[in-house]
Amino acid sequence: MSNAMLEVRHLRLVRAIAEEGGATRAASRLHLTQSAVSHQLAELEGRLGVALFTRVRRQLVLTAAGERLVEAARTMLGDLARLERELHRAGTRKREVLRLVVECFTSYHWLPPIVARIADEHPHVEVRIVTEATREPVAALLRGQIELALVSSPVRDRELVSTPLFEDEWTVIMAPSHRLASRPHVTAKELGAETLFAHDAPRSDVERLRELIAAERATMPRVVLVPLTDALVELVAAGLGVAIVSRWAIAPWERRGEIVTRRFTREGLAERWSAVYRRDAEPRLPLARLTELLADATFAAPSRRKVSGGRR
DNA sequence: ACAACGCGCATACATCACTC
DNA sequence: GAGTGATGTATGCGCGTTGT
Repeated sequence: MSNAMLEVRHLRLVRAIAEEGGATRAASRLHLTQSAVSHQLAELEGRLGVALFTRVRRQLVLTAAGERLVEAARTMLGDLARLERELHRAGTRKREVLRLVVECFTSYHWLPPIVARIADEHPHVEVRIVTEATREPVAALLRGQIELALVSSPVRDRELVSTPLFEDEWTVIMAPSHRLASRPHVTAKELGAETLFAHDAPRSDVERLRELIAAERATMPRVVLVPLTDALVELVAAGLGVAIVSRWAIAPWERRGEIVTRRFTREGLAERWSAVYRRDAEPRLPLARLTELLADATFAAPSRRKVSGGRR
């Protein structure tokens, strides 16, 4: 079958006989019978045309050729074992997966470059975005469905650790030609006369807004729910209404001048984004590095700044 | 279907330790 | 020194697996 004279099994055989001091013990080490070992050895010596052992008394004693072969067998088998471990390690490490979710309905325009960087710097980690968990990132974390969540709402849970990423702003967006675009900020009263597009999400932006407007004793605008950020922004850009969203989520449209952002109320609505993971299952990926990349990616956009400090 | 292969079983043969 | 049992290697033969 094999036209090679010397095979790996022969290396193991000769080494085992030499180290065990006989064919019988070598056989038990190799999980063979003495007969099989003897056959194999005879066959090998026949193929090579040289005696590897001399049969002196009831013993198998290495010849010079045998010594040479055992020495080579040790280094080769050692190399093989090392290679196997290395390949196995590489094979299993490849399967390290970091499942990630972001608590907003953005088009994730900022994420691909970061994922590419991580893949480049940490080839053993595969970052996977789990969009299904967007609506309930904390629940998904606690259920072990994801390893990392990027959230803007505060997280208070004993089992979770939250690392601040950057400050953002909950901001009113509108078409550049919109009548409110000339104002430095938008008041609750002014908003009441508008059509407001909002995400169709359980973490209800609408509820938060309702509270804010009630506090100002203003009327609630007409709300139209939209499932996707892209659609929502396009509706706003077309001048059909306004929306209140996390500013970094709509950065590309703002940069292209398709929409403008205005502060809601004189003080504005600050929002802090954090990376959250389970206390008992910190992602194997260097989280600090991911945080750094995220902060850098968002830092480039206006009115956003890194949050200094570590975990809370 | 056939051939090659690797193995195990049974056994032959060799040597050693021990006893008488 | 002969006899005996334990221990070790060598080999003929047949079987199951595998590749063609």
